[in-house]
Amino acid sequence: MFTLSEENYLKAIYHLELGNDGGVSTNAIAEKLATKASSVTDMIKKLSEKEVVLYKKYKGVTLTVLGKTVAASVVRKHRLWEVFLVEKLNFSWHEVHEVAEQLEHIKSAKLINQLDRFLGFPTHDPHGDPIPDKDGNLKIVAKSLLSTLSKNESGVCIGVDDSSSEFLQFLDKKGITLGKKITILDKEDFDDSLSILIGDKKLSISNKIASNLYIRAHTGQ
Amino acid sequence: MFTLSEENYLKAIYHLELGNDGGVSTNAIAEKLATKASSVTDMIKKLSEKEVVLYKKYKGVTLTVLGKTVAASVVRKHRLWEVFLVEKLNFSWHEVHEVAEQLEHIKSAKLINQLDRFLGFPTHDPHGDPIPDKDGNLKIVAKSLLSTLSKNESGVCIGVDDSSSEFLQFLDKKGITLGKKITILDKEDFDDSLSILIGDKKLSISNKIASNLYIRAHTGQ
DNA sequence: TATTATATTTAGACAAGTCTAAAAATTATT
DNA sequence: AATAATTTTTAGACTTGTCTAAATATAATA
Repeated sequence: MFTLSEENYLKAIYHLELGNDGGVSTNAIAEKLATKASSVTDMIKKLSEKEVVLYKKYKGVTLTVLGKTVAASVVRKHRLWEVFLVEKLNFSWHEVHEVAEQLEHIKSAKLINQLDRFLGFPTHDPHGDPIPDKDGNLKIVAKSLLSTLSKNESGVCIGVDDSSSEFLQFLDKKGITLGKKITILDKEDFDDSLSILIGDKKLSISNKIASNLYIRAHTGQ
Repeated sequence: MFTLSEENYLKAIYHLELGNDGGVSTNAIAEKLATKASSVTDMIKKLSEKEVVLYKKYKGVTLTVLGKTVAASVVRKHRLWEVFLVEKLNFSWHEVHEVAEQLEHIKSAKLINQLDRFLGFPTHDPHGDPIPDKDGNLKIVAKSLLSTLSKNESGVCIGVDDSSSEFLQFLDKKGITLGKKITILDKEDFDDSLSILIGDKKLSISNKIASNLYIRAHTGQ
């Protein structure tokens, strides 16, 4: 069994590994968890003893198969709870993270299996991130950043890269939600801003915004 | 804000106060929380500093108004989650306590208010215990132990005193559930066992069982 | 390669919550 | 009322997870 703190470290390493291949650095973990490098070293030793990470001094850290399973289960719980909050309790997508951070640590296999069923076995959370299955596997859907599409290309908005509350509330204000079709009407060379068509509305968005929106791309039309 | 441990102490004192009037003893708290008296003394000092309990050395402890509010909110969360688990996730009433012990510590006003609405503002948990409202008040329904009814009296089963998993599973086996009408057919002087009619079934139950079942009594019939 | 900069680890300290064992206060009993 | 039994508190220790500051290792640069 793992403590709340151990679970948070495993989750952080899990997310960092998805970005980097190879070992995750002490400092990267410290930054992600808003803690100090020395604390990370301490915890890594404990996790190494518990055989959920591989650790060589000064060489960074990697999850073992067991570690990956534990981390994926925490992520699974986090994302299922997020779906619950949005679908059943009328939370907005920018309100769910904080609460899910707490709920993800509740220990009960039956709870999470029944929750999964109750929600209709969802595959993605409210931000478009995939929900790991019981075995920790996740279906990766091919996706591109909106900023990589060319003029006249279009696709369906299926996720966000930055899921900060601020960004999500900005999207709400602009009427940009998951599932909507977006078409690039024009690209501005000067600042890489985009003119897009979303639903029946024309919008101008900065490159920063476009670099945080994922599109299931399908060329043409 | 209160820690998990502080919340558990407040809840324990809250429950103990409902039984006893007057101060709650250190040992009583220790027993309820399966901890040592010395630990209780330590924690009581902390709670006293935080002004949620009144404490005089060797004289036991009482909740302040603030303390009662905090405790009631934890109990409210516990019981709402129990309803959720039974009504929405198909848990049996004997399976919910453990999980609710964890869920009761999740901090989010919106979560609990929305959960309350989602469940249709229930007034009682799956064991028949009242759910405190937002202000910590609870509606006490007059109830009697089944063992206090006389021959030919009847009433509706509305709660259990002992809500241990073993007892609840025993009731399941016998088909005794909340909401069912029970009539005393006969009382045995020798061992105080009862012959009862529940639904259309005749059962013989021991006095121990009858002393753990609550009835909303209405004489006659 | 020598030196500087950065990253990581170690050593020692601290707070929260718990424990054991001993001391002190209260309550019960003769 | 004196003594015994029980309850409660204190003192000191331990674990978990964290921190700061110093030491060491690795990487970058001249």
